[in-house]
Amino acid sequence: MNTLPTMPTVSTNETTEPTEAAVLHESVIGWFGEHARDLPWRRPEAGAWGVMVSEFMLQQTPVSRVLPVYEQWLARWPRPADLAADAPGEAVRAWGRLGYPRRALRLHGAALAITERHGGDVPADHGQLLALPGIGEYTAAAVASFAYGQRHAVLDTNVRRVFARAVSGVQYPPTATTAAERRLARALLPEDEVTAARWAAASMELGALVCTAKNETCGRCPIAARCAWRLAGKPAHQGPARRGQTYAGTDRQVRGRLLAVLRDATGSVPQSALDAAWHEPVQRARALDGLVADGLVEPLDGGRYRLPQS
DNA sequence: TAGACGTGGAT
DNA sequence: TATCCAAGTCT
Repeated sequence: MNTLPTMPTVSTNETTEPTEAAVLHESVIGWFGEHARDLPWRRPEAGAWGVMVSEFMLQQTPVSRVLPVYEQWLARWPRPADLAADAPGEAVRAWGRLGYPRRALRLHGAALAITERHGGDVPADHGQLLALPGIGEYTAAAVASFAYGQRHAVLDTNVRRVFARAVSGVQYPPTATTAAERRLARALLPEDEVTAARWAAASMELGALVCTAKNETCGRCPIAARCAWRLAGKPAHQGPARRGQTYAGTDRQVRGRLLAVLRDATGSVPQSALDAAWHEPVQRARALDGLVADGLVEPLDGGRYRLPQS
């Protein structure tokens, strides 16, 4: 990440030529106007709470799977205080099979904090958002930008990939977000607040729909003509193929099995019900301990277990 | 700063 | 069938 696009701050002509960055903004935002998906959390009636709920659910999770859960969630808990008034276990249950159920717990915790500290309204301040459980750098910027129209660098995996290709000329961004990427994202942020918020949503959508991880469709890309990666002949990613970790047989799978038993039960379940969910006793016990430590499972007297009541 | 943390559809 | 991938956060 070193090749910033040329962005002359002063035009050499009498007539002001648009800067390279401005052309980028106009192209991507224009494309967004034509091709943006109509998603429920983008509608005005979603409000900041709707945006926030969607951001929690969309962490590492495809839109198609979030859609139905999102609708049910907002219908049941239309405001943060509604969720805060319910047991955390109900949030875990309603989370269903979205995955990473700790997100449900954190969303419940965030609703509690919003109710107690912010009068029931999702805070607009980036720092206050960041202080809520389950909200990191990305989500804080996303909520501030999408819900409140503020000017923030919203750097998710989609935007990172778009920048890696269009600006840096490589197929994929680094494994972990670097300082250089953050600098670039800030440098490319439109000055105007309204435009910046539009740019954030538009650049993300471009990565999600066109500049995808695999089978990218440059023919539909509004900035293909100036994409460094495409211009370089789309060289393949250099270096070791990161990632791996098969899922079958991991503690994660066991945790998922155990939690599924509890989600599907009405009240508490006996130890024997959990024992039936996984054959290997040592790993099963370790997974259960982890769930209890995480607050996802509540142990009761007599060897019974349930989703957390408080 | 790696690694843990779910799940299911696509290739 | 195996691997990759999907709007990250936390420790």
